[in-house]
Parts: sequence; structure tokens; C-alpha cells
Amino acid sequence: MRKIIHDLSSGTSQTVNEPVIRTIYNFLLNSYGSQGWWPLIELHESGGTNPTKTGSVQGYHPGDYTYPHTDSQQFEIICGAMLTQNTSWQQVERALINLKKIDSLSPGGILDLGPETLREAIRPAGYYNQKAVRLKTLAEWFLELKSRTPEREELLSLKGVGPETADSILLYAFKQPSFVVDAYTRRIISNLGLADEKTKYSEIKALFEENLPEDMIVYQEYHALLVEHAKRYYQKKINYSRCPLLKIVLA
DNA sequence: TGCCAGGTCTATA
DNA sequence: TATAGACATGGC
Repeated sequence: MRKIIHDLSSGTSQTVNEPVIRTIYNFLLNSYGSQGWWPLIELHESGGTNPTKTGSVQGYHPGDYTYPHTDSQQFEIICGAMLTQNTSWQQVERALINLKKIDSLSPGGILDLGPETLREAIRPAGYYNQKAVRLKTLAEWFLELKSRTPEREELLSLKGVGPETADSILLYAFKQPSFVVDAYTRRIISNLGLADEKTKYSEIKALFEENLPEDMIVYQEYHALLVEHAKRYYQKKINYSRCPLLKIVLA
């Protein structure tokens, strides 16, 4: 296993925002450590003559940036990226575990499932009618991909794949340096005064990419760290003024 | 009971 | 180009 912590405390400044973007990263990394995204599911078989599969979360792999190891894990990340749209990860895990329990968390498995069975399996993740159709689309696309790395535009052309999902797939399933901007990211940088509610996705993405080394590992960690930080300080019922980053950015 | 969660698409102006 | 409404479950 490769254990790397990418610290950005050194390096030369190039833009006004670069020190801020890097300072935030270093603070988050020092605070929470390596996050080990993207979480992967693993099923454990119970013993006996009639083994049953129980879902559990293998979860995170801090400091190990070698994942995905297999096409199966790569496809699992792709499915998770789509299923997590506007839904909590806990619900996505349930859906993924349901699919694994029926040996269908694979492109062929998804395509072989009847529409009703697929809908029932992913029901916990919400929007199950839409997402069932979109999973089939992703499965067909993945089979035709044949281990090639897709272009971002190609992903965006798929039904149900918007900018965040495309970037998540590129960054975590294909290890491409494409920064992911999610609702948490937007909330944090808005509160820090680095953007506002109307700032476009592409502009926020550029803010990070232009002020960081083009490094897949840094992008993965940064996005995951922002999510972890947001879960602590940026839940909607929390006053964002408690965010410790404010003292750092405004200093 | 109502709000919220690791978005995206479509119709309309 | 911008915005509203639809899509849906489960935790708190």
C-alpha cells in the first residue's frame, strides 16, 4: 500500500487565491488526516450450509490512492457517484449493498435485472425511477468503454451525468485530476467569501484547479476533506460563523 | 411534521 | 442564459 500525505505547505505562489486555497487544504489535512475516498462496499458471507450475505461497509482507505483495483470497483464508484445525487451517502450504501447481495453490482448484472427489481434494489437512494434508467445507461456505456479513459464531455453527454457526477467519476474511478465541486464545497467557499451563490460550477472548479498542482491525489483529498469539514460546520441548521477556516482566511 | 442530504433534467421566459 | 419545478427515500 502506498502511504502518502500530500502536504502543500511549500511551493511558490502564483495568484492571489493560491495561498488561501493551499492554506485551507493544509488546515483540513492537519485537522482530519487522509480521508481515503472513494468508499467501497464489501459483503461478508456468513458460514454454515446456507451462507447468506450481509452487507457491510469496507469503507475508506486512508493514505492508499491505488484504488480502484478492479473493473468491478471502478464500476461501483461510477454507480455510487450517480446514486449519491441529492441523497445522503448512507442511503447510497444501502442501495449498493442491495445490488451486491443479488450479485448485480456489475454492468452485466445491472443490464440483466428487470426494471422493477432494479428499482426496488436502489429504492433507498431515492429518485429510484430516474436512477434505475440511468444506471442501465451507465452500465451499457461502461461495457462499451473497454478500459479506455473517457473524456469529460463524453461523460456529460450521458443521461443523468452532470458536472459533479462527471468529475467524481473522472477523479475517483479513473484517477484523472478533475476537481469535484459539490454542494458542500460551494457552501464553504461562499461562507469564506471566495465565491457567492451565483458563482458557476466551472468557476469554482477553476478556482481550485488554477491554484493547486494538477495532482489527482491532492484533488481527491481536498474534495473529501471539504465534505468532512462541511459535515461538522456546514449543516444547514448550523451557524456557519463557527467555521474555524474563517479565522485563517480572514487573517 | 417538516427539513435536509456528496444533482440533474426539462420546460419556460 | 437563467430559473422553477420535478424527481423520492429515510434520518433527525
